[in-house]
Amino acid sequence: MRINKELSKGSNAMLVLSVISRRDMYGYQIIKVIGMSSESVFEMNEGTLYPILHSLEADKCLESYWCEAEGRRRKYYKITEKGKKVLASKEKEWKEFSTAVGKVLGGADLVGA
Amino acid sequence: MRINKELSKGSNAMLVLSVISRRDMYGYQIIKVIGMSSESVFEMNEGTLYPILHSLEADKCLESYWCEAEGRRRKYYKITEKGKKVLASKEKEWKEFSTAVGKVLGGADLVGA
DNA sequence: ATAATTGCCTCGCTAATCAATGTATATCAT
DNA sequence: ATGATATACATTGATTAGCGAGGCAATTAT
Repeated sequence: MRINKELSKGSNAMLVLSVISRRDMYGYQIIKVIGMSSESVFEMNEGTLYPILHSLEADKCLESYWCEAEGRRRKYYKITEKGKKVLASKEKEWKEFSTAVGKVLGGADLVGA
Repeated sequence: MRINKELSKGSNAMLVLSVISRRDMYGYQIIKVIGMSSESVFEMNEGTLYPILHSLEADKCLESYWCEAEGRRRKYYKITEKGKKVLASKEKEWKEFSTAVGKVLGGADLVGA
């Protein structure tokens, strides 16, 4: 992470769901894609990603299947209908959150409060 | 919090520094001001705020002084020069972070990655 | 040969936050 | 008067996400 890890807490699962929602992906690839599309702001650790994938699968937001290609064993993840709903709700929450941060930083002057 | 608490991790200290940078404030007031200016998206717990204030003071980002008014004992916090620099850096980091989230969600299609 | 990359995984730790609790005073309703 | 609510400070124990470090195994580059 180029940025403070604490900031990204809570948003990682949303980012993972988001990239998988566009095409099935395997773990290692997810890290690369998130790294590239964020221009290296996010460099997710494997110790962060794999537990997220496992818990999203346990929650029925993702399904997995193994593929063998180029002599490599890869575990692909696919988003479920539930996963799409959860993603939409997380994206909505993210917008609400980032808008609220903007308001506080912007300093709507509520000194009379 | 109306939103997932995990999302706001890492941004609370920035929000606190930001509101204090505009005028000296005491703890209870900080919670109210952040709550109002975020339109209740943030409802910071006292158990969250006070440790933040104490650690920011220990880091010389804030200074405190007691005031007696309306029969109430209040501990006011004032931002220091160092605090202003830390705030500026946190705001920069926040912009970088939220921009990066937008890029990943937006889905710059890097499927070739 | 061996180092780097790909690809999966787990475990122990840290740090931020929360809920609950404690203390004390002031104000307002009953 | 009594109790409820709001103000105002603070601490503590539990939770949880993410991190760093490590392990295992195959392939590719040097």
